[in-house]
Amino acid sequence: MSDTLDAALRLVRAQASLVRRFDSRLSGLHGVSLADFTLLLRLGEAPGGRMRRVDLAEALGLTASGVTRGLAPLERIGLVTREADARDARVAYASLTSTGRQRLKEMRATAEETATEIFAAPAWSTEDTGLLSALLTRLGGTGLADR
Amino acid sequence: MSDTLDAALRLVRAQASLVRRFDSRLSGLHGVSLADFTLLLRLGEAPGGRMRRVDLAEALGLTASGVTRGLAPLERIGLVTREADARDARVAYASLTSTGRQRLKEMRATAEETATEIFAAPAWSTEDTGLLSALLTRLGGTGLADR
DNA sequence: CCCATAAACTTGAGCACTCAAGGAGATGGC
DNA sequence: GCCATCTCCTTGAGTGCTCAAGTTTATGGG
Repeated sequence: MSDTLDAALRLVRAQASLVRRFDSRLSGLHGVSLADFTLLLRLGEAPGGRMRRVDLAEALGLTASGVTRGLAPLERIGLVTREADARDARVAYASLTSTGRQRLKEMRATAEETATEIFAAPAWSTEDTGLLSALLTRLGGTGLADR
Repeated sequence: MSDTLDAALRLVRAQASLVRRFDSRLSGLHGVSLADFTLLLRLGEAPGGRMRRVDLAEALGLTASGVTRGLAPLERIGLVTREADARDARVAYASLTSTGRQRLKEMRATAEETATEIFAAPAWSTEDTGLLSALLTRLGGTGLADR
């Protein structure tokens, strides 16, 4: 098998393993999936903890449809609310509630803890994870334009 | 954000992008998904092109259920057949048909081509992809035991 | 030989995403 | 000011996986 195909398939496998570990920890402690967490995390980085659904989709590499469906349960459990735009009646903002902001902080702690365990010494040095990160960045994955 | 969490999230993003590119090429040219292809590829590596479903699941990092569901359409289109074991009536082998073997060869060519494009120079040197591969291997992803 | 336990597989329900279609509102050319 | 076109978002249908439960067959201890 070509080395590049091998690398690609390894990447797929590694991700599946990684997602399972995060999902297990996050859902056990906070009742959310990794996908939920990344959504909340992105929202947390936005000014005012608030974004248009379209921009959220773009930022997460999802379709608008995926965002609508992902947001629904988070609204239901009160971590996010829907807000209207005064100027444009088409847009529906997703906005972190104060509960959401608090819970996100806790989730973030367990996510960082999990990541630290996964990339634990002695197998992983700081340089290694930095290198991996840099290589992965080169692989893109910003936007949906990879089809 | 911690560097390790950052690396983990980048990995997830990179994989999503990668899967989309493979899916698009493979389904366009051969009517199969990347998941279908990896299943067939694994089967192709087995002696006789034939494996027990349980072992296939283990090798792919899926549940037995996932394998059952993944094989169904491949049997339907004649790439794989179901074979019984003479000794143990519980087991149902999945076996590549000769059509399957032929088609797999073609799929493999386009998969390698796609991988080559993704890891194309000048951004990617041979050392880079080897390094990435090595780092990903360290991340495991063999088996389902990561939960 | 019989039964308890275990292994291989399938199936129903659920989840998280996709695409395609559609509704509602904004915008620009005329 | 109107209408074609575009944007934002939601919804129905479909896909590909999961877990939990169930069926069938094998195995080993008494």
